[in-house]
Order: sequence, then structure tokens, then C-alpha cells
Amino acid sequence: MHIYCRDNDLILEAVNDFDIEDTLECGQCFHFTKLAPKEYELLAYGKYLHIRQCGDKELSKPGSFILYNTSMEDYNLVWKRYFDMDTDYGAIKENIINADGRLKDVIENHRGIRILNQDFFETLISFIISQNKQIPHIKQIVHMLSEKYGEEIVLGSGRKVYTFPTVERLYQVSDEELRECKVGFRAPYIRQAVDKVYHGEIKGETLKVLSFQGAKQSLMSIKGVGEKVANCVLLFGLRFTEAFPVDVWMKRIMEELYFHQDTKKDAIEKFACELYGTNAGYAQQYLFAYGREMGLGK
DNA sequence: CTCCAGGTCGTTG
DNA sequence: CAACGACATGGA
Repeated sequence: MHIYCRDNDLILEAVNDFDIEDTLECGQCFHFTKLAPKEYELLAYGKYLHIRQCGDKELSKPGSFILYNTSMEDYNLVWKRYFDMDTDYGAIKENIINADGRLKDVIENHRGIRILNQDFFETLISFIISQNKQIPHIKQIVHMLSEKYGEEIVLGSGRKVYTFPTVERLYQVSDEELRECKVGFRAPYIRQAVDKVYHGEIKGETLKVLSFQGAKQSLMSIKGVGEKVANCVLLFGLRFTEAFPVDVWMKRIMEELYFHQDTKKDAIEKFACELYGTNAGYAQQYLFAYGREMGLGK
């Protein structure tokens, strides 16, 4: 990979295994907007980023990217880790294909998927919201919460964007106010999660050094956090790559690919964890892309 | 108008 | 412990 500044922008060239669209649109994060094909704006860790992927239509070629108005410092401080630039996806893919050769084509077609390193608190709240909602709705609610309770960032154009609220700010927000953001019956769930994080009963740094099961158990002590949401937070917010969240999509996909009959979610999760091991989370992302490609959305 | 969405909870067999 | 309806909200 090659990296340099041009005017106020940062240029990344010859980046392997990274496609901004595949990565953002695979359901792991919600605080972004598509501006054009392969061009997005997103907010994370209190920062705004406008990123465009250039040229290289051929998926087999490494991509190049413009990070508009971004300093090398911000890249090293935030985006490098956010986009998981230090992980060798080649080795992971090889390992998954070894577990099941049928995934080779899917992985080839979506070789640009990466698992982001997202903020723990934002991930927790976002996936509590996600239950029984469609992705566009989830995004809408995350944006609404940010506009109301996040930090304002004024862009060069004068337009204002908003970061995801801090736990300190959300702690001040009432049940009623949350419902104004259309979270519905999830309001008390969110409030309990905020409460536990605010008081230090649940802490990302602490969960990260626990065992997978220990961290999951801790997360599931929050009312409104079940098996699936916990797995999403473990995978996307705490980087337990052995987590394999099973939702309605994954259920359909795994039944189609492996079971050929109605199968319980926990049986699917167990099967996937045994098959893919510590790369189960990565496999889940490729499988999700596969499901979308196959139109398995019922 | 009905049905269902990246689920989870509380209540019944 | 497996099954089932409720839960807010909005779009198909």
C-alpha cells in the first residue's frame, strides 16, 4: 500500500482487499451516507470522513482511495484502525475457503469486505435498535439520535453533520425523548444499556480482555440484548472474530447452503463456529453478501 | 388493510 | 426448555 498527501487530501494507493461499498453496505455499521457509487461520507470516533474509491473497476486489482480533507494524523489515529488496515485478509480468506471450498466464488466476488473496528458504545446502542427493524430504518434512527444528541461538526461547505452521542449525553436523555427518535419499545432497553455503561458496570475495555463467553454473558445481562445482538456487538464493537451472529438472513442462507431444512438459530451458530473457528465472523460477512447476491431476502 | 422487518422478553404448555 | 404473542414504527 502507498499513502501520501495531496493538497488537503490523503491518497491511498494499491490497497488490497478493500472495497468501500462492500464494507459499508454489509450491515455492520449504520452511520454513513452514500454520495455516489463507491463514494461515501461517514462518522466514527467523533470524526467525519468523506471517502471515494477510484478507478480499478476490476475487483482483482488493488484499489485506490481519496480521503478528502484528511490529515495523516487523523489517518493514523482513527481511520487506519477503523478500516482494519493491519489485518491480512488474504490469509483469512484462504482459511475460510479451506473450511468450505464452495465459498470461493462468493469471496472472490466480495473480496473487498472488511470488518470495521467500530466504537463499542455506538455498536451496542445501534444493534439494540436494530432488532425487528430494517437496515434503512436503523440508519434513520442512528442519524436522528446523532442530530439531537451528538456533537455538531461544521464542514467546509457550511453543512452540519453530527457524531454519535456519547454515553454521558445519552444518560441525560429521557424515555420520552428517545421515543421521539422513533426507537419505540426499545427505549427502555437503550436506557438500561446506557445506564450500565455510564456507571461502568459494562465497559468495552474490560469486555475485550474477557473470554468470548464471558463477554457475551456480560452483554446479555442488559435487557434487550439477546444472542444475536450480543454477537454483533462482540464482532463489530469488540472484535471477537469467532462471533457468528445469526439473524433471519443468516438463517435462510445457512439453511440453503448446509441444512436444507428448518434449523434453529443456536444450532446454526454452533455449526458455523465449529466449521469456521476464529474466522466465523469474517465468514458471516461473506455469507451475508452471498445471501444478498442470491436474493435470499425471502 | 395486512404483513413483516438483521429480535427479545415474558408467559404458557 | 420449546413455542408463541407482544412490542413501536414504517414501508411494501
